Amino acid sequence: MRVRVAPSPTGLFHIGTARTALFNYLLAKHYGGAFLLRIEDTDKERSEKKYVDNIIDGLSWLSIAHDETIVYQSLRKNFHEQLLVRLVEEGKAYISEEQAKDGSGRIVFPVRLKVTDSEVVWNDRIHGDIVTPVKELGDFVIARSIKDPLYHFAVVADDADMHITHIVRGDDHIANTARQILIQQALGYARPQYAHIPLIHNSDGGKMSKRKNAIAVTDFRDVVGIEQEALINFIVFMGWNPKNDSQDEIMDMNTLIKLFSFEGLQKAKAIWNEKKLHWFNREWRRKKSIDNTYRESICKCIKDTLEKRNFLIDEKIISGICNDSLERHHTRQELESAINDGVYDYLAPTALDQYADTLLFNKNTLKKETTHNILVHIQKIFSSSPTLVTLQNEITELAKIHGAMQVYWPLRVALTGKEKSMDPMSVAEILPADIIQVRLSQAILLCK
RNA sequence: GGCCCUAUCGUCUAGUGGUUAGGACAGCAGGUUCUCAAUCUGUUAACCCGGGUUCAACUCCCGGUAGGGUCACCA
Repeated sequence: MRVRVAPSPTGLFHIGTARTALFNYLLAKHYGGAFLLRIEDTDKERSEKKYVDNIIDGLSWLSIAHDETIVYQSLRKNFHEQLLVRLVEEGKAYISEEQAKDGSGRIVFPVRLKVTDSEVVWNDRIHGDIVTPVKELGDFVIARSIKDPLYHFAVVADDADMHITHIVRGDDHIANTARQILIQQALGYARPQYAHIPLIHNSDGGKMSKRKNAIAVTDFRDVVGIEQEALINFIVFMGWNPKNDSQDEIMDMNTLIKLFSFEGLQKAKAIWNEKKLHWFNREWRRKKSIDNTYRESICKCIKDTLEKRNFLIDEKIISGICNDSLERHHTRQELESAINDGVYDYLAPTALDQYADTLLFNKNTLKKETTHNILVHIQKIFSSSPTLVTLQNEITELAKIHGAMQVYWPLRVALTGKEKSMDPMSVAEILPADIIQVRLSQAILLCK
């Protein structure tokens, strides 16, 4: 089996193209074939080098590795011209002389294919037999000139030349297939097996568009902060399923390669579901949290984001935020927003300039006087520079006597000044001892 | 408009003539917890419509309907 993906570099690497690439890659690896990459850059006007780079970047980030060398379609003009000439010589195509359609009135010489069939029938791996009437097509244009082939011609020529056996692409190409088969027959090439997979749509039911969605693969990485494993995992389940219940939905590439097959491919379109993507991402963030390299990258991100807010940087704080984020946030973007919104500001090793005084007692079970005594007690515990274990034991002891709510709530509010935060023991672990003392004193003052 | 493709909970899907129509995400309720988050448990929710075929249709056939795709000297 030899498959390929053939993006054209006219924009950033699209998530839909990535999905098609993934399916092809998985098929090739599952059935033991080759997965090739061909850049369709015949449109000189719209193709740009930076987009080629972006495609390669995205593919490698997703670890969808192509076999053999990349084929650039624009470099194959001579090959295409030879074929075109041959077709004309054989009388299967002809050079027609006509007025340009741009209204300029100039005379052009496009190459047209002679169409004699009335319909084309082929068997699609996913849709079964498809019959396309081909009469109205007429003798359609296959090249702007004998030197300048059009998409349909180049695709057929290159797929055959690259010995592609299975063409797996979006079902927006179903209508194109008939004319490509016609060209194929004229050229005398064998017909590959076709499989047209459904496209991804957004919640409006329309195509994924820049307007409503992030659609560039590299944006998921650079802007949203999605892990490549999560994107793969999410994308693969849109239009495919393992036909295997009681399976964990979290799957890595090797598992996917093992399970992937034509049989699980879907016929109907799939609609993009951001929440599920984010769920996959949180699962993968957790899964990767045991990996040191991954933790370091998160810590780096936390550090950079904190620096922008003139936050005093401390390794303990960074690692504390990292732990909290890995549990809490779905994406790196969520983490960054939290930091920027000041969610973690109470971890700065400075005194809290503002205290929500009512917060200390906002649970109606809390008594002002008891709270005062408890905080004084806690302060005493802290002043003996206890180890974390001792601290935990002493606080637990205190909680047994007075009730957890009467101890943990005031302690947490005293340390953070916030209604919502991470738990007080984690905060106590992160903050410097002298700051803890200052904050406890502040809180005790409010209990008077 | 012509041609083509598609149709199970809000979303991704399982299901191949007889099922209490199953799972996941989201939602809701409750447990746990010092708060939030997390976690656990429970739960709401679907076969597009109409005809056939059949003892029996979500499943097969036909016809609608709806959505999507495509009708370039773009790819």
